[in-house]
Amino acid sequence: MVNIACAEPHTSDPELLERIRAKLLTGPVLMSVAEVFKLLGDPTRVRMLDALSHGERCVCDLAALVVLSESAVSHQLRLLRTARLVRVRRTGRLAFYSLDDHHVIGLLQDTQKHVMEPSHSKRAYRE
Amino acid sequence: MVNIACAEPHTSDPELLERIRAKLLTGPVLMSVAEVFKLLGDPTRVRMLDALSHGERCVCDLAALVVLSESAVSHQLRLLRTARLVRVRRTGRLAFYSLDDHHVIGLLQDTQKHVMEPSHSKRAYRE
DNA sequence: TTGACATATGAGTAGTGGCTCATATATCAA
DNA sequence: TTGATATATGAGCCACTACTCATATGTCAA
Repeated sequence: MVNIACAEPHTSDPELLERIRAKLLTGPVLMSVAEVFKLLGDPTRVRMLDALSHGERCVCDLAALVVLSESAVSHQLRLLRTARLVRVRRTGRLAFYSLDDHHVIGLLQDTQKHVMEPSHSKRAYRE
Repeated sequence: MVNIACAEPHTSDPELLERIRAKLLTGPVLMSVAEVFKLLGDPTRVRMLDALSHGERCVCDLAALVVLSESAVSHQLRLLRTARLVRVRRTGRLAFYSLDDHHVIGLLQDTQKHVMEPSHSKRAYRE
């Protein structure tokens, strides 16, 4: 057990660090930002949101689209609903889900473009 | 155990679903997109990347900025390095990390703006 | 060389996450 | 009402994750 040094940062100006720290994301905003990204950080949910970008779908069709059980889809929809990324419209026994936050589609498209850039081809996304 | 219905989607035109499915993200691109978001889906890493957006930092200073042990920071840096979101420059016993993928800062800023919009104030980010 | 330091990393652990299964609720048709 | 259907959800399971602790590696100063 070592590593007790560096308590006093030495490499840079402590005041510079203090100025930077003052600018960093903190509190609820930080948590919300991370929360949105966490929801986008799962292939199943990415596929669900991707599917919903083509229009509203009932749970049944959505499950067929992403090839997953309706139960699993329903569980994920609850998370997305709680975070207000999707919304429900109920008619009879059907529940039609649609995007409630179209901003996330922008994020998905941006990142998709970025990930498909040639500079990324050396990267991890091999089969 | 029920829910064996819906195998044949009935609500919509099956051909429509097929056409949509053909457009959905799949395979390595899907996985890479989710991977990037997963890395952004943690408050600690968001803070680290946020800090690095102000310039390169050694592990020691970075740990001081995000108020975390150097070991924890080093572990997280390895993940970010593997995904090529950050890069290292070593001089002597110091390791200076900097952003390797400035695109993620755009994502962070976009999402931060979005999360701070009034339409979001009814949302989850309470203390 | 020796010891202090900066960083990296394996092992271990507590907590989380995404699924399945079973079941509950609600709607519709007969 | 009864049974079939569409969705929602709690419980439980396994995999994963973010940390701590201990240790390893490499650098610098004395």
